[in-house]
Amino acid sequence: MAAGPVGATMERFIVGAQKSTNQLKAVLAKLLPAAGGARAGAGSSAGAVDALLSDITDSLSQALTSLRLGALNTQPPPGQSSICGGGGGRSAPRRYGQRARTDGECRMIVLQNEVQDSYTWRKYGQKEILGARFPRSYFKCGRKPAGCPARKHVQQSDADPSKLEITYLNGHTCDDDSPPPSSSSHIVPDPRIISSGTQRNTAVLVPVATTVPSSQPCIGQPPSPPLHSVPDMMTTGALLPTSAVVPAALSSTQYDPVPDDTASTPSMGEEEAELLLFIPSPACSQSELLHTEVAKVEPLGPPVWMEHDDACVAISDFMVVPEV
DNA sequence: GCAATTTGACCTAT
DNA sequence: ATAGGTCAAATTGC
Repeated sequence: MAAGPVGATMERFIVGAQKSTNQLKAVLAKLLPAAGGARAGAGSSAGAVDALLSDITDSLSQALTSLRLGALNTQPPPGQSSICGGGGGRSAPRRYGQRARTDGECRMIVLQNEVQDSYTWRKYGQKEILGARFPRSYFKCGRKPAGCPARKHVQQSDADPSKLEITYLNGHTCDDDSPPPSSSSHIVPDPRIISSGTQRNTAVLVPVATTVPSSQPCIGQPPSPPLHSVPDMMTTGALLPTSAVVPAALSSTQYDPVPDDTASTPSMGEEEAELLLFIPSPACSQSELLHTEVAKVEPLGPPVWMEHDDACVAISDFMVVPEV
């Protein structure tokens, strides 16, 4: 789940800090009711508390995201060795070892997505891309029998390291007789397909908010000016229609954000459009994120539509009530 | 021994 | 010539 034992330890600390912050927030919400909402007055003490808590939770969330995304970058900075170890390589210095395995020593940060996809992926390459801060990883379908032409390229976004840009190439031929099992108990569906071609789909994975492609009309209403930004939300999450993505640390061979490649263009079917997704705000701890399917949510109001990265984003405040 | 990953080398397109 | 994409040897965990 993290880049090595040290990363796992750091992650636990961060998650613990997030939980403590949430608890503090709950306590303060009782003492200072106005602090419990993002609409608190900017100049009030409650507003200041609100802002500080948001900063803390936001920073913790980003730290956690960065820590986990660090596992994706096995390429060490010049002069440094990789946390994940050297791995393979024909003529590389003989520092092989500590490969990423399912025991969580070195894993990619990708998506919690088990809705429609049971594909497995095998990494076959990594390349430094000109002008990009992060290397691009190359994966091919790992299903057996081999021969499935499906591939994907994973690139961590320069602009926002918390995002992964995944390009899908070719459709799966391995699932003709074994459609991916659906998992109704999981909330997170496929990543958004921002652009598409005959053979290439690019999904930009947005961990905090759910985006609807700009080419798609916002459901129910046109985009409205943001009433509040995502980081300012004092709620614990958002309910969103249509597809969304949530980051989670999964084994590179277990995760899979790949949509059904049989459709090169994303379809907004009725079933898909009715999906309500839980996208935790930075105030949410990772443990909450990973178990949202068993948590109860209490909506606090109608969704708010806003634009984000040329996409229409719906934000709806609600409180998460952990299931006992 | 098999499976999975890493990464330098090689191939191809521009 | 250069950059992106893929191959495959090398290595380790299970």
